[in-house]
Amino acid sequence: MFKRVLIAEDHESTSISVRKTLEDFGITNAEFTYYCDEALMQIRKSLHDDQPFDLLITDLSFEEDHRKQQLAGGVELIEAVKQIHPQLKVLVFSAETNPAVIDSLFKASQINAYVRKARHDAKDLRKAIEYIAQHKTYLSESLKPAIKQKNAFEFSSYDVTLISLLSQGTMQKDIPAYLQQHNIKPSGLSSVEKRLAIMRDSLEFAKNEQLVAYCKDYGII
Amino acid sequence: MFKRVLIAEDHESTSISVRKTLEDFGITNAEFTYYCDEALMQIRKSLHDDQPFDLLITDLSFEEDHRKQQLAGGVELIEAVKQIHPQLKVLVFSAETNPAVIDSLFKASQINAYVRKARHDAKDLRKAIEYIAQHKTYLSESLKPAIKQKNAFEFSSYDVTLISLLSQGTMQKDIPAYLQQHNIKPSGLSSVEKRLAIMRDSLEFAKNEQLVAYCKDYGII
DNA sequence: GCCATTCTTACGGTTTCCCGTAAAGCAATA
DNA sequence: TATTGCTTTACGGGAAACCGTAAGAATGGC
Repeated sequence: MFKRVLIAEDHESTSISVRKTLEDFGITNAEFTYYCDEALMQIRKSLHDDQPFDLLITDLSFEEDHRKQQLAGGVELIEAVKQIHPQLKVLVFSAETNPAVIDSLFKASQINAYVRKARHDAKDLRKAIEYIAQHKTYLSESLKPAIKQKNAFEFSSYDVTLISLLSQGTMQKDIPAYLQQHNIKPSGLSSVEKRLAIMRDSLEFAKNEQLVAYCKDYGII
Repeated sequence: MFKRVLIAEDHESTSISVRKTLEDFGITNAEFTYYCDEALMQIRKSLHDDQPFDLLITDLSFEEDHRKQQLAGGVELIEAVKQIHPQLKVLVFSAETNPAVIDSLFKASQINAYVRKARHDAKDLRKAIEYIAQHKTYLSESLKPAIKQKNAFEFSSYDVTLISLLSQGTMQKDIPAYLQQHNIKPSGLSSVEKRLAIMRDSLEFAKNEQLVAYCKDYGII
């Protein structure tokens, strides 16, 4: 089992509960922090002291407060940590459900487990820790079907730009000007219209308002 | 201090942490459930057994799963509970930040405390429990400025209906038919257009897409 | 009952958006 | 260079949304 565990989680109540779960594994010395930057510092220090952590449990979204942070959230934290301590096992404990985001965590960020904050998340967390200890990866059961569901439209950064502009009140006829100003191609009005039509079609939507609602729901914009 | 406490919270990890906080007050027999319907049942039973609860700690949003529920969420639970047990103190523990929603909880639903899930929520929760025990109300510090801010526009249920329809892909020209079918007045297309124009104007928006994005952000739809 | 006020609806003109088609641009290949 | 295939743009007709105005219905006070 793990010897040194670090918890990066801004919600005190959740942090407490994670520590309690670790205690069930006999891990009573888990360290914790409410800030990403501090988490990175502690990991840096642990390497320097030659007593490296062997498990990081982190949330994805950290709320801003008076303390200015370099790292915006869990994803950035994981990226930074992987640079200095690639062997460290990472378990993400978050409410995020967007399959694209979770998929990228495993693929791009090379995390070892993802546990979704949900009804039986404490049991789930326990299971995930057991899996990681055996050098296996873990993904909450409830998400496995979602992650498979490849039919969800893959929004390119171009798509996200378009929908963001709409959600900010830019009129379609004014979008070409914006795109040219930002050197984004294609910039023709027809291309914009066509791209929006493709998005609507593939999601079987009738109106752009639906696209905006959908992207808000899934945190795409 | 409280003798019988019920926790309605669908996230196991959060529920565990709330129980731990209660233990700090010497409350070791707190009951808990992951479902709204079950919470109502337990309160009903406690009245029947003449051993009523004196504190309910509840979340607002409960995720759906295989178990079909009558009560959609915390608000509905509180409404139902107040019917059968008006003296029961209610503490809401949620991540919701929309001032309009929280305001209505205190005013319409007559709750006694609102604790926001955030960085120091465990301490916050402790403070709230102390306040309620002294028959005072409590609101997380971080929300007090927000709640004052009488946010820009008061969305009526009519407004919410319109924006929901748009976000679901209903075309404006088809909205009058829907409104008539559901006996919602006014139902004229002009009234719909006018109402949308008023919303856009008062929020200084140019497009309906912005309304949808705004309402999604603030959990209005 | 009558009038005044407000709310609701109907209607037309204008703008914006939608969508199909065709032309223009561009890159790779022979 | 010419050909081919793909992407991007231009254009135009038609649908939807927007907006002002005015007629009609409902409400409340006198």
